[in-house]
Amino acid sequence: MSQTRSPAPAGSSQLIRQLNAQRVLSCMWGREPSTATELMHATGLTRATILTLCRDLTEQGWLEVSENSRQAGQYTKGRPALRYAFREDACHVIGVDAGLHQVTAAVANLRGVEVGCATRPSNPQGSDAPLQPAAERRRTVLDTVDAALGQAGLTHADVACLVIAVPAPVDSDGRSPKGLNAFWSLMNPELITLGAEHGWDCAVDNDANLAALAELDLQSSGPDDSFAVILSGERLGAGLVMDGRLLHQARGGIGELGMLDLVQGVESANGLGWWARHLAREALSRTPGHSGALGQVTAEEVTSEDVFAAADAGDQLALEIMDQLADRLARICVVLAGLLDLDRILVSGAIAPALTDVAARAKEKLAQHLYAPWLQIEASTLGAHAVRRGAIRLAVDRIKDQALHPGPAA
Amino acid sequence: MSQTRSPAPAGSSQLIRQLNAQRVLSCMWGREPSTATELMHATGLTRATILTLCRDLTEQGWLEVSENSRQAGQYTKGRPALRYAFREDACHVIGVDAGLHQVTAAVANLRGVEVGCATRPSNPQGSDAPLQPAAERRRTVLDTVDAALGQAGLTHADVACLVIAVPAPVDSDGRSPKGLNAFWSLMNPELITLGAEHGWDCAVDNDANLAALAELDLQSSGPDDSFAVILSGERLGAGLVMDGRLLHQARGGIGELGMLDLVQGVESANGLGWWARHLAREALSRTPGHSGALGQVTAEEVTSEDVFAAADAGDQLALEIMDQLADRLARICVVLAGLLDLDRILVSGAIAPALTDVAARAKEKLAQHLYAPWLQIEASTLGAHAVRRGAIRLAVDRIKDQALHPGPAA
DNA sequence: CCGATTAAATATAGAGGCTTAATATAAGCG
DNA sequence: CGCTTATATTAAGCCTCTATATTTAATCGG
Repeated sequence: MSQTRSPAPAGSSQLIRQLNAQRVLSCMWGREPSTATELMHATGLTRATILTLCRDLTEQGWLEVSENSRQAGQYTKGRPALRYAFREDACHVIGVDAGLHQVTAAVANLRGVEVGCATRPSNPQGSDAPLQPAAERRRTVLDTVDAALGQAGLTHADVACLVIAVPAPVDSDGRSPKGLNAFWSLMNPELITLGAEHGWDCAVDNDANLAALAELDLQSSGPDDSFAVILSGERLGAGLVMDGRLLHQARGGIGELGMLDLVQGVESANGLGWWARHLAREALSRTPGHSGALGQVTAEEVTSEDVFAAADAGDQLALEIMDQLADRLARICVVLAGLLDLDRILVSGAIAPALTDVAARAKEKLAQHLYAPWLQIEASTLGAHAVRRGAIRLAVDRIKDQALHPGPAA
Repeated sequence: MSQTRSPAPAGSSQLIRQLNAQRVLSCMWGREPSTATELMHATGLTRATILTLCRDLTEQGWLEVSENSRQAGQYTKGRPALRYAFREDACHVIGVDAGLHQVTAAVANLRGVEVGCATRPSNPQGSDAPLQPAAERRRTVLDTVDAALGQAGLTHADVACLVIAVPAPVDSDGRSPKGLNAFWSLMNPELITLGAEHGWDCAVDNDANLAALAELDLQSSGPDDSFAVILSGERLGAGLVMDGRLLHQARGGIGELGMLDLVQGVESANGLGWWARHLAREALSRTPGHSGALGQVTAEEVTSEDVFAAADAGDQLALEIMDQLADRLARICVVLAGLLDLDRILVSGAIAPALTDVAARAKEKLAQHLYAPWLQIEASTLGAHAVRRGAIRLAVDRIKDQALHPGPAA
């Protein structure tokens, strides 16, 4: 009788080889070159094992021997050790921030360092102008990607993975809800299929989720911390990291903040940028002859940037608006941190740099509603780059996960 | 030079043995007896391997050979297969629901089946009476545990793990915040130390979290679903399961619902039982001569049970109150499901059986605030047992995790 | 009652992986 | 040039899994 066996052709002893190879590669990924002795301490494996693993990984294209064997070393006696270096250019990835008004694409190496970047306008700024049709938006994304590749001096064949961030919920297949909300479909017109054109691995995800991944990459605190990233431009979106893991659901609706309609003092999921403009317009039409810095613009033309600039200049009206923004933010933080017991909340997005004081003020106001002295509320230092950085991070992670199952592009 | 090695004494080849043993034990845990052939298909391992693993596990006390080798089998020809059975009585666990007013302890075998149960009153019902001091509450818990053991006919030595559920946030060390809230300290007066008295493994956790674990055990849907369990007696608490994993934080504050203060139409974290009583009292004092079923009790004496019974009897006043409860519940669900994109929300706790209609009504009202037709809102079938069942489940899980690292109590 | 059939358990051989320990190599140093 | 030092390589041994052959324990039919 034949012994039926599961489809695993690996003799189940090779599994441990895979496992150890993964451990070694993890130790070296994106790090400085290492000697076998260093890896022995890091992994607990023997020298003989480490060296064979490194040889294998070198053959597969993930590592290379760096010549400066002893220059970097701290010792001077004995036979110089081989130094294996992570090949950060074994292949490249592309991260795209496909925002409402502009698309930014960056090419990065496996360390996540950008080697090329390009931006193209997408939809016009006027809020009543029609949105780009699906085909046009797809072309915009591809054009931006090609421009970034050109700047990096790389070709399609050098790329292994493409990740696209969109301002819409995205399910686990990379699709956004259809019909329900035309905006979402137009933001993500089946972008997941773009990767197939060049044979790239491809993923699409929500912009706030990816911004959260980018913050996770910074390792500002321990690996177990939990935080939310609030992406706050015109609309609000949140990405949630719990215990160092990005929360994700099959439907992709996590972090949608429509429920803020029900929260007192917030009453909408409009972003802080939207509110800044809205409150300024309202205030300016109430007091037409405002003499401060904010009085330089008309109620119809005022933008959030005007408000932030006026607040910087000490304009009283603008400062009051900032205080109202802080109040809104504080209440949002109460909901998120109260329910999820977060360690910190980061405000991200293009307007983040202008919100440092608002975040600090929100932290003060928080105590009115919630006892959470440990909670940090801060403006992200990544600002407008957060989403794109997160896309790159996810792309690199995907390559890392795929490593050692097939070989790399080399 | 000596080859320094990590503290792993296992020759790194034994690791795969451990791994396979775990897989086999997982396949058998709490299940019907299996033959080697069945395990071969389940694990993908060879017969020879399976049999040696089963022998090992039998020696360690986790499995035993069941005699009915062929009776249960579907075949009648050939040599009869050995049948290995999971030893559900290799050791026992205790789950305790240490509620505000009463403490319930249950002894269960490794399948989670209760073999003994006992209940003791804890704090008096009057809301203004002083709470039990710490030492007294600790003694109550121990007494209840001993009573349950007695009923099961087991001794302290038969127990491997004790899990206690308390109505307070609990951090990863099993402690509740001190000082901040005297109630919490009195609910959880260092109960984590009780296990040490008999050398049992011990854990303390929040009651809503454990109720969520209990629901997870039921496997009502796939292993990847996400849901919240709302424990709703006097106060509200929630346990959150995302992607089949119970969310947990170092501080233990997850699922605290104090932030509902800010939600329109909810405005407090008081439970549905509290609101039923409160609304009834208010209504009865507004219309003193109410003629329906609810009119049988005075405004001062009315309880939530009275309201539920009157609603069942068709009392108009009670039905209006139920509708208000549904409205509150719907809004809570909007916040939880809107933010976390949940698949379902379960209302649990002792009053759950009375809330079937309220849950259904809440589901209808939900659509006013949130598009989520996939969301199920239901009353838990576990009702008053949910917390205790969850404690047992966690205890069994802990034993399962510890398995194969030390040997069992056998 | 005995042989044929069947399916499972056991025994044996082989391959792959890791560790250990011995051996070889590549420097620096006096 | 030989000694010292630290590393790389190699060979031996052990463990675990698979694969195949052999043995065992039952049913069934004559």
